[in-house]
This record gives sequence, structure tokens and C-alpha cells, in this order.
Amino acid sequence: MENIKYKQDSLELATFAKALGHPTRIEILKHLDRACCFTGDLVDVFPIAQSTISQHLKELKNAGLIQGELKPPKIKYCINRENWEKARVLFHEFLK
Amino acid sequence: MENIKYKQDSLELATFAKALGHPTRIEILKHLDRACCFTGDLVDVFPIAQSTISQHLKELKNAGLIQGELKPPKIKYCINRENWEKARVLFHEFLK
DNA sequence: AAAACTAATCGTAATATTGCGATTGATATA
DNA sequence: TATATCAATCGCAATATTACGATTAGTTTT
Repeated sequence: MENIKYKQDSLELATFAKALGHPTRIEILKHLDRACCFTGDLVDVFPIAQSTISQHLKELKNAGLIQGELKPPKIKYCINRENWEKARVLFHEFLK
Repeated sequence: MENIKYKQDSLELATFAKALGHPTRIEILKHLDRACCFTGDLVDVFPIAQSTISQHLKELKNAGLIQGELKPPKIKYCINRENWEKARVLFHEFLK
């Protein structure tokens, strides 16, 4: 997958899509889209382990869809609006 | 993942997103969006094995994004417009 | 300084994905 | 009928994903 030359747009779209490719991450994003929240809030909402939530957050962060702001001793997660818009445009262009 | 109760929309969106989560599948879909084509056409375009192309087509078909029409001895693949529209609406609602 | 709290990371296991070459099955042509 | 063509499937290997409990790291509070 790394040795093939893909178009930049295809790569970015696939990266966003991959991050969206799990229902837990979709629902995490729906939560964050309504309001920023702490990891603990999500752990209370979903019936899965804290470490698993943390992994999903890490993937969403790596894809650029969310960002974490330190509010010691917690971390407040929010949608990364800049990349959210980027994703919106890419999906819109692709699916039109 | 199967024993958790997800919202139907989240599941459908994640299924579409997962299918879009690979750059080769994105580019296959871009091709098909321009015009239906045969497996062989795609094999000529991408520097990957025929069996691998076939697997990607299978995943796109399982996700409902494409469909195959028998034109012996070939198979003509096209975008499944009904589900494409479904995906368009789901992504649009989600990313708005 | 010690205890409590939050969230990331580690280690592990089970499963899924990605990719290949080889084979198979189905249809068309010689 | 034999052969050629096309595309799916098989078998395999390497890697990635998903999930968990346990541990760690960083802050805060006592």
C-alpha cells in the first residue's frame, strides 16, 4: 500500500474514511459534534473499556478529526473543525 | 463489536466508511463513477495483482457501493447508484 | 510527601485486512 | 471437444485492528 503512487486526494479521503470505519468512532464523533467532552464522559456512555476508548480517540486524533486540550487532570476532546471541513469537502466532492 | 448496540445510522455509515478506507478502493470508485468497466480494465490501470483487485471489488460489492452485471465472459461493474445516494446522504448529514 | 484521579500506554490474544501466486469455474471460440 | 479467456476463490504470509486488564505517567488534592 505504501509503494503504490496514489493521488493525494484519494489518500486523504481513504485516511478519513478509515478513521470513520468503526461504529464506536462514529458515535464518539457524534458526541463530540454536539459538544466537546472528556475521555471519562465517553467511558461512561459506551460499554467498552477505558483503554479501548483511548485507542479509538488516538486513531481519530491521528486522522486529524479531533484534538485534545489539556484541562488537568482531564483532557477535553473536540472536533478539529479545520479537518472536519476538509473531510466534508472531500466526501462531498467524491460522492456528488 | 457485534455485541454492542449501535445506532443503525452509525452502523451503516461505518460500513460505507470502512469500504472507502483504502486508497485503491477510492480510485476504483472514481473510475467507476466516470464509467462502468470490467475487472480487466482495472487490472490494467493498477499495478496490483488481479486477485487483489478482485478482493477490493468484493468488499465494495459487500458494502453495496458497486454491483456487477454479467457480460460473458466478462463482468461489468458499475456504481450502485441507490446505495451511493444513501452514502451521500449519510455522510452529508454526518459531516454537516 | 502521600493518596487519588485521569488518561495514555503496554502486553497480549483473537480476528481482520492486504497482498500474492496458483487454481478453479464458467463462458466463449477454434 | 479442446482451448483460450476472464474473474472468483483458495491457500498462504505479513501486518493491522480491536479489545481487554494491568501498569504507568502526570496532575491534583489531602
